[in-house]
Amino acid sequence: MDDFKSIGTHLKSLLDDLVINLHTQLNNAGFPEIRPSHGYIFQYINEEGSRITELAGHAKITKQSMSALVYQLEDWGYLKRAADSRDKRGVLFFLTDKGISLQNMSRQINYDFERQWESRLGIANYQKFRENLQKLCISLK
Amino acid sequence: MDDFKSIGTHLKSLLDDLVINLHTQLNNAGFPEIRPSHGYIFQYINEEGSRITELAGHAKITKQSMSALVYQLEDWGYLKRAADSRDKRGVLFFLTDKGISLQNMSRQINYDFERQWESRLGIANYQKFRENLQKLCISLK
DNA sequence: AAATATAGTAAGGATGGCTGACTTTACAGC
DNA sequence: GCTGTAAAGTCAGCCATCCTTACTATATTT
Repeated sequence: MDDFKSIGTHLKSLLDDLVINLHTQLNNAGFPEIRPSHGYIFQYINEEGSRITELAGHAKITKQSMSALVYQLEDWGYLKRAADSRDKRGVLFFLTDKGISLQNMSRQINYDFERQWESRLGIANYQKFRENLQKLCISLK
Repeated sequence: MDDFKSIGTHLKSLLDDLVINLHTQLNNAGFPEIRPSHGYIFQYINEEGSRITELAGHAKITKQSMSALVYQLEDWGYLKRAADSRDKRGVLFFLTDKGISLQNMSRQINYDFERQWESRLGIANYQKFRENLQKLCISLK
C-alpha cells in the first residue's frame, strides 16, 4: 500500500519522526526556545572551541546563517565566546554547563528513540541498517 | 572518524544528496523553477484528481502552504484544475502532459541515483536496507 | 431549519536559508 | 617593508516555507 512511496519520502518521514520527537521532549523538559536548526551546533561543536566558519562548513550553511544561530544560543546561555589567541579575526565558541546538559539530554532522547526502531527491526537487523546507512554517507564524501 | 555522527545527521545527509541531485538534474534539463517542496505534489497527486486538503494531508503541511505550491505549478503549466462535480467547495487538480513528463523524469533521475547507492552496498545489502527503511516507516504510522 | 463540519482563501508572522557588500586581520611574494 | 589576496565575521536585505487566526461558502447531520 505504501509501495509507491519513494526512498526520499521514507528518509524524510524517518528524519521527521526523530526531529519531532526530540523537540517535543526538549520542549516538555523546559527548553522551548531550542529549534531544529540549533542542532547543527550541538552536533558539531568542539570541546576546544569552534568557530563560526567551521560550524557553518559542517552544517553546510552560510557563515551568516550560522552566525545568527550561534548568537541566539549565546543570548540564551548555551554558548560562551572567547577570543582566539592565535587569530584575531576568529571567535571561539564553547558550550556552557547549560549547553552541555542540553547536549546530553538530546543524545539521551535520540538514543531512547532509536531503541524503539531497534525493537521493531530486531537488534541484528537494526545494527545492519545503521551500518548500511553509515556506509552510504561515508562513501559519499 | 565519522563515528560521532548521529543517525539524524546521516539521514539528513543522505536525503540532501538525493534532493540536490534531483534538482540539479531537473535544472539542467530545463525545469529551473521546480523546487524541492513541489515534490510533495508530484509524489502524491492522483490520476483521478487531487484536492488541496488531500495533498496537504499527505505532505503534512497546511492547506495554505499547499495552496501556494499548487497555484505555482498551475501557473507554470504542470497542473490543471477542474471543478469537483460532487462538491462545489472543492477543486480537483490533475497533472498536465508537462506535469507527467516531469514526474517521469524525476522518477528516472532518482532511480538512477539509487543505483549508485546500490552498487556501493551491493545489491542484496541495498535491498535489505530498503526493506528495513520501509518497515520503520510503515510501523510508525 | 439549525448546527456543525469541511474546502478553500486571506493576512500576517516566525524561521531558516540565501546573496552581496563590507571591515578587519593574516599571510605569501617580492 | 609593501602589496595583493584570502579568510573570519558582520550587516542589510531578500526569498521560500512553514505557521496561526480568521474568514467565506458549501455539505452534511440531526
